[in-house]
Amino acid sequence: MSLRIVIADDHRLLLEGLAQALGGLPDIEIVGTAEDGDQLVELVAETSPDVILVDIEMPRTTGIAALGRMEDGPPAIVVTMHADEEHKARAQAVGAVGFMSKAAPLPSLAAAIRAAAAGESLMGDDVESILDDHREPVLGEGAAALTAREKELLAMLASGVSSTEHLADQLFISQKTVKNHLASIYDKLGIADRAQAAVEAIRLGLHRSND
Amino acid sequence: MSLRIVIADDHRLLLEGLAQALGGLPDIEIVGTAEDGDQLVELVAETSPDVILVDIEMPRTTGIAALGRMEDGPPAIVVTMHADEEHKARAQAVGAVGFMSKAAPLPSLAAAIRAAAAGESLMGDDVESILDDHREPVLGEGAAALTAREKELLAMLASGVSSTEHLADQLFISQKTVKNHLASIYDKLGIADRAQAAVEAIRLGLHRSND
DNA sequence: TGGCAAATAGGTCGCTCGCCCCATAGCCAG
DNA sequence: CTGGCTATGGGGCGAGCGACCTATTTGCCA
Repeated sequence: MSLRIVIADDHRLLLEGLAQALGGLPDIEIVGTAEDGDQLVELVAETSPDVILVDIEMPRTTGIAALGRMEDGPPAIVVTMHADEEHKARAQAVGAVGFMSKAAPLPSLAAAIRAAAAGESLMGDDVESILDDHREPVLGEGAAALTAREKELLAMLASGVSSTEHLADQLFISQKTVKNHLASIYDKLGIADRAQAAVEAIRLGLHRSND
Repeated sequence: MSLRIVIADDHRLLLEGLAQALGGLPDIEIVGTAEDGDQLVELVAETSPDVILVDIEMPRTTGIAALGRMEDGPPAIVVTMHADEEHKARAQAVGAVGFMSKAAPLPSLAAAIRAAAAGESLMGDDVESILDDHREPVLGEGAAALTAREKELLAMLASGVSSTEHLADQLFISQKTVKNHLASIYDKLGIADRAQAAVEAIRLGLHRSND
């Protein structure tokens, strides 16, 4: 279902922060993290992720060296502080499909992951347009089938509005329509009640300012 | 209720990753982020946070310079790649109460935030013991009053087990006892049903392997 | 233009849920 | 050793909820 990712970086605050932030996205799952190149090679062999994120500077084996050892491994995105042409060329030489500065915004990294998983290369000139094509999270399975109104309802559930009456009032529709939408949501997500719907809503990222 | 934090770092991946990860903790709330020292000074003036996290290297105004401009601002923790004595001394000189490497693990940063909010200094030698005193998240208000069994029930709700029958089966108690515990939870958290309880459970961090 | 999906709304039925009453056993502090 | 708190259980009541069926209007797409 969701994209299986491993991240390697020796700065644990970045490593754990990214893991948390990316793992929170509905279509991304962190299957492991590494703090040096050796751990990364081992982890990739164990977990066969869909995409790997790797820092260049790491103790013992660098990210570049680790990628060099995994010639036909999963697509790799190099994430580094040193976003210059020289480092980019070195990343490209060892087969990285993406190259991203640590100064980039998080949604761009998420888009890069989706693009890499889809087999696109981010080494060309039109990186921005490729990223733009992958900005939206790919909601899997039944979630994709949710209508806008249903997502709106889920978002309200996720924010703690649970009674039919309050939902109806805040959406300016009758209580019956609320129940109809809920029934449709239960069906599409394969769940049975509002409590499970709230859990799913949060898991799918149907929070504030949804679409 | 929860600790109000601002973070300043020009590496947006770290900035947004940390914001996400720390904001996900039940007792920490991110009220703003800045990408340089000037933004930080402005943001602190606007939001009066409880603790600020600041990087040293930032464009225009560095973290050190920004701290120098906020002599009696909130307690600040300097978070940097350069975890050496020289930088630590400079941080201390401008009034930082904490100094942490970007290679530190996330729970230590969270502990440092709690310690800083409690007025402790992390510049001495016994940093580890002070951090250990603040490892546990401070669950506010009614959440603290929850019993172990009630938290267990909430954790199950958060994982999508919502019916009285399933809850009773998995906890090896009667359905009546499940209802009694739920009623107690509703009372303590000021909520009314399982959907709201699930939302609260997730917000309070009552996920896997709870206590 | 004809059909399909979505959003709106109504009704009925039966089960569950939340709320009130209660009781017993264990445990710890005063 | 008595009072308070927790965990466990029971009964009953009424309201809310989820399941199933039907219907109208709108808008889009073939």
